[in-house]
Amino acid sequence: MLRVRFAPSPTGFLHIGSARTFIFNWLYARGRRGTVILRIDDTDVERNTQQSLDSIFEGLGWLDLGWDELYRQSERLELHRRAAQVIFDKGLAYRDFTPAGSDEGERTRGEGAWLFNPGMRELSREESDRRAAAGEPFALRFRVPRETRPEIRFDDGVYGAQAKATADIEDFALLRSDGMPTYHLASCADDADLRISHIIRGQDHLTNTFKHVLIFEALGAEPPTFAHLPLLVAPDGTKLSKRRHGPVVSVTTYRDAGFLPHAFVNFLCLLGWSPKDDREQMSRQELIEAFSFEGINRSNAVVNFKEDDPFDPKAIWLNSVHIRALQTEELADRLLSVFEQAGFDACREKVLRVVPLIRERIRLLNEAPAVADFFFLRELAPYDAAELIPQKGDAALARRVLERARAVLGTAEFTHQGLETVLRAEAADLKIKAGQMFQPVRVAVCGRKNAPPLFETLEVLGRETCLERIEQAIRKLP
RNA sequence: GGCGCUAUCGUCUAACGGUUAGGACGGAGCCCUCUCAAGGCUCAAAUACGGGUUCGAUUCCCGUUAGCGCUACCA
Repeated sequence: MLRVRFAPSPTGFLHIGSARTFIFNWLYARGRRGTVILRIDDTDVERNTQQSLDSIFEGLGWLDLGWDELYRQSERLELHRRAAQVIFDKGLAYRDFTPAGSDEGERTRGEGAWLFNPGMRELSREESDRRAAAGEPFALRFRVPRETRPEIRFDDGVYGAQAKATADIEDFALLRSDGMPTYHLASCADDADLRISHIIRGQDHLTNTFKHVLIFEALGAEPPTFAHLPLLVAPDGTKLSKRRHGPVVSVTTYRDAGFLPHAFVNFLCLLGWSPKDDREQMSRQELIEAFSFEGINRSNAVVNFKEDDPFDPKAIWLNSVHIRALQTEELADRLLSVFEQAGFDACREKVLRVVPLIRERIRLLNEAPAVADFFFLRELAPYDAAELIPQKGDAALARRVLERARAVLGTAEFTHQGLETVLRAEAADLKIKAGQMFQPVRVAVCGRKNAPPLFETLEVLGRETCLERIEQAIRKLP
């Protein structure tokens, strides 16, 4: 039974690195009929916030992946304390009465003294019990078996065989002096209890894993399979953080900028993992089928953003590819709400007709209002009359072109074919290039030079609007 | 400082001893074309450094350098 978990701690918004970890867990499980568990690691009561929790669910919901089981560590404290008790009863942990936050001067003295607090490790059970009974606060520390075992090993799904000398592993805390479990204990106790079979997480936990193996063993549980992921870093090589890098590390920033969740997931997958066959654009199903630990890299991946350009160019490109691949109906549905937010009077009917004209002209959903405004606005945004003047022409030519267009559009069949035929005929008649004929009309009707192809645009706009705007344009001319 | 991990174009990556070191994004140019896109084609661009092993190293080993991570009663 394959079971994976994603265990964010609610101390900030959902980070894109965390999102990628979740995605890889999800992909691994979905491709192998496994179970995805979401566990909120909220044992650090000082730093947890409801706002952060909301942000995590918001981000996860947007990714559109889902999970099968949900737990909160704060509701499982009894389990953690029982686990601590089990380890203590086996003599594999000891009470450390050193006051929290103290300098622990003695620990810094001598070779390897940082590994543990000598006085406390050797405290007799009787004295330890007596001081505990007297109400003296203590932290519970794991007694790393340096005398009996030279090293701890495990096989990582990504990094291969790993070993670390017990002489280099410190006596880490299991319980804080307030009785709360530490991350190491809570995490392992839960992983064991929830029967997690594969732990897929960031590489920042690679060296912690030796401690975790020790805890699993102390609990009498078989350690799961571990697979560590290379980290996502900023262009300067440092790890992504809100303080240094701002909102670019937050998942909701991408949502708000108009990324498609499937494109965003696709992009994140390509950071630190490769299908190894040059595919870039991949559907969710393709990702599920292609994902395996073998494709995961071991070096950190840079998210290539800049201050003036907050998104990785490849993410934007991938988004445009996904936009173009979307069914017209689905893209229309998504853009409908974008247009509504922009204050446009848009209906699905109209958006459905506009989508084919703008789909390959937007990279982000949010670019649509700026590209398609003239389809929805009653009144065109003000533009410079000089724009109406065609290449190698003057205002007089613009006027002639527009007057001809006005005349001809009054009766022309409003279809691509019909419009093209009459407008080209007029250009020939005026002995000017087609482009010189089309540009004044385009600007008159769209309010700018750069716009979708003319005939389709006129068709969608309709005869009435076109004539009205051409009329206005003629009046603008000197 | 100690321990661990990593190192291919600017960026994401492919090549698991033998390739003109491949693809993509971004950049430059050309083509297509009613503008803008999209699309097609072309170009520039990389094996961190030094030693080995080998007939032959991007690939294996060692060292150097650099980066990252852990070294909390944070997670």
